[in-house]
Amino acid sequence: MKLTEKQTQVLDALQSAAAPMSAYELLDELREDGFRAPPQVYRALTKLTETGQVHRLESLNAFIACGHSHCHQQTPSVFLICQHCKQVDELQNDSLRQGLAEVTQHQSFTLTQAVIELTGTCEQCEQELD
Amino acid sequence: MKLTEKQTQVLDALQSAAAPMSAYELLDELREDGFRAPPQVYRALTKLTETGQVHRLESLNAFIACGHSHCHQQTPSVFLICQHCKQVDELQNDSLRQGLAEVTQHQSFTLTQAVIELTGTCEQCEQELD
DNA sequence: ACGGAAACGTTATGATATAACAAATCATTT
DNA sequence: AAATGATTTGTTATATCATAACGTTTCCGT
Repeated sequence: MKLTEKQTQVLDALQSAAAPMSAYELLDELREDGFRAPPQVYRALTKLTETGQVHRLESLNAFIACGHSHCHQQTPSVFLICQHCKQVDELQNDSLRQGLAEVTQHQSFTLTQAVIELTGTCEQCEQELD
Repeated sequence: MKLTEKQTQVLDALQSAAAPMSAYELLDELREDGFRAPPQVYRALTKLTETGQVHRLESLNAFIACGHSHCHQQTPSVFLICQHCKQVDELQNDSLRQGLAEVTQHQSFTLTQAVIELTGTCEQCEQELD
């Protein structure tokens, strides 16, 4: 799917970012590139999120570029969010996916969207806490 | 742990609610009981959330009373959120807990908080979609 | 070139959450 | 009971996050 100019700018900004960015952080960063108002950012984010190229982190109200070159969100991702360095690790795990399937099947629940966000301390930051 | 008057009022309101409530919905409902401003609600919610008597649903920006008479959040809960009837099912699942442990151990990640929120359609609403 | 769909620019506003500080209340020690 | 320190409360103001609405422009298949 082809991206528009604005969508590309937002995606690029997120891909260059070291940490998740809020919509307003994106807006500030992209002002020099012609962004003027929140809807411009939110519209791009909506599209990018729909296509799975960007993920929204619900527990941060922030956004990150997808860690997988082309994640069409077949399988829900797990996000490991470090409180200290703000880095986010996106991964997929079979036991977890299995557990999800078990829960939804047992409750006859039709899954639309899964949010799995784990907040804590990453290995490196844990070591530096000496 | 003993609750203050305000905390009790907020907890009662959430326990009587059929669905998750936002802080401002709580404020509106509790105005007749003397609540006047957002901080009064948020302060109570913070305490109740810390003690595990209330859970915050990140994907709804809303709050629910804990489903377990005394959930000291030893084990992270999974929330099944029905988009149609707004009902939320709070449960705990071993495979899922197992998957979490696997992920965090494998990444040497020290877990502080787990958010697991599944949005979709509950069994009853699925049936009524005929 | 035409016409419909999608994207864009802009203004305004809604919804969620917290900072800051003074006043009141509570619990404990004296 | 008075003194004291910690917690809770009341209040105002403001920060932060997100979308409605509407007119204009751009894109793209026919």
